[in-house]
Amino acid sequence: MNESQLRVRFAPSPTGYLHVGGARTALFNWLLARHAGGVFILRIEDTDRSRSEEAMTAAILEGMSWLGLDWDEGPFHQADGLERHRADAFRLLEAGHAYRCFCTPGVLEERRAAAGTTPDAYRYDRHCLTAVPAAEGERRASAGEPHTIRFQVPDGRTEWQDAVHGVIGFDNADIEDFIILRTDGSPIYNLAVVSDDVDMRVNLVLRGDDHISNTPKQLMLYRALGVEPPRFAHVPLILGTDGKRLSKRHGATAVGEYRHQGILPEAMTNFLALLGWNPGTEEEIFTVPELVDAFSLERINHKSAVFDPDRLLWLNGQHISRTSAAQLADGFVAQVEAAGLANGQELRARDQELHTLIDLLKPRARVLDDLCAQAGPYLAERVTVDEAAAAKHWKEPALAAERLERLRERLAGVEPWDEETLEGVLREEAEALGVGAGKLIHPLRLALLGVAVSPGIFEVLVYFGRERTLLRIDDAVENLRRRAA
RNA sequence: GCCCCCAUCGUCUAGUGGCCUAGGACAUCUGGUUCUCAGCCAGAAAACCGGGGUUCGAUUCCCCGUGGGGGUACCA
Repeated sequence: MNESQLRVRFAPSPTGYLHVGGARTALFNWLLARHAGGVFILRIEDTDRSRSEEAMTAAILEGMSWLGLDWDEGPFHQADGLERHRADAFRLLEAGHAYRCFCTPGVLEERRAAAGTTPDAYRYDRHCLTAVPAAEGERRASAGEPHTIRFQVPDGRTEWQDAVHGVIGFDNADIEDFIILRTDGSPIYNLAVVSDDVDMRVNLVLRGDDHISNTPKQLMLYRALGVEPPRFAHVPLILGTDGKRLSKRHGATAVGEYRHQGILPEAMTNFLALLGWNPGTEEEIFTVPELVDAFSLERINHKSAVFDPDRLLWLNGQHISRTSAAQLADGFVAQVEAAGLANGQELRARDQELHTLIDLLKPRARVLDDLCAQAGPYLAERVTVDEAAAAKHWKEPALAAERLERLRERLAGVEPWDEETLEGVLREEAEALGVGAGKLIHPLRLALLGVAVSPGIFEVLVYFGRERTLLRIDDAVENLRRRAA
């Protein structure tokens, strides 16, 4: 066992989904662990049992798995450490670092109100520290009187060298004697975290900036417990486009939602990694292994970052175009099948054709759904003509039919059936007709796909192959004849 | 109120005293490629929050404002 080995953890509370902010914290921890050959621990913070739900943690694990963030130890449940948390609290009590407090919530509330300031300005007045000697506290406690245990904040100042911010310090006078054990005997977050991090030998705590003000409390706990504290690294929060803390009203905040929007996990990790961190080079597109290699604590920013969905979409498009058709095929087939556009079995059987289709659609896709959304005309047995497009490109049905028939004759015999040859033939034909190539291409596109927008027509011809091309032209000619009549 | 963190184009950011006429990317706009759309290529517009210091010289260091964010619970 190497004691200098990096041990980090991600400790979400079971909220029922993995928030993008949490996902980024998890990613940073994971990246650090993988980069350094360390250990990544997953722990669910469920000390507040009233809010805990086993089912809620499932969504978090699912989100992490989707992102590819695998953990080496855990998932542990903070609630399982209850006895240890309590034991630590009593150690502090016996050592004189904590005391029993018999002030009830009601009394506290009154004092808060009586203080005459805003409720937040109130600090616990240490009533029980002075009014209830330890011996009396023990007696009342064993008599069953309800009480909490408070940590006695020492005088002085608490500072630490934060790995991203540098030195951060608090005057202890600004921190009240906080409760570590509730009336029901359960531990408060700050105690449980310290107790667990000690137990799990975590030596670097990387978490959001919102935990900065918890750090001095935790540091004091470490010291009172006589344990060497870990290093701390606080990463800036993620904000919405309006500069406010990212929340539901900004749109999707759960990684699961992005998954369903057709975002690739690699794009998501790339995006999240670049939110608050940068490699110092001008590279923007990173695979996960590249991130593991390049990531470092030193290059994490101090400033909170705005979550920009446009940038995510762009990155996703980049990742889609870098992903092979073979890798995209499973997801694509599943979507297409779910949409009722084709039989997955048959599609897979002609995998060459399937891959060609995906490659055709890829450059036009920013999210995975774009692939399926465009696929209809290629997979359908018969062409459904978009009337708006017909109004434009089949304006004179008789003429269009005539031209398509001529073209059909040429295509029937052209050899080889490749883009270059096909383009040559079509352009010759247009010239012979004395019209621009577009006058042939647009009606042909309509014949093949029924829509006015598609990849380059010659790529489409190659995808369909001669037989299906001729069939579709025949159908179109028939359609046009009806329109002409 | 008090404490803490932060401050470069609309957004993500580079920049650690002179190389900055402040660089890249997203988004926006304009051209080009072309059979449409997307893409791609080229270009444009766009920023150092304000005031004091320190210094020969500040985007960069210090202080004060201002602004934003976080915290201030028997939540995590």
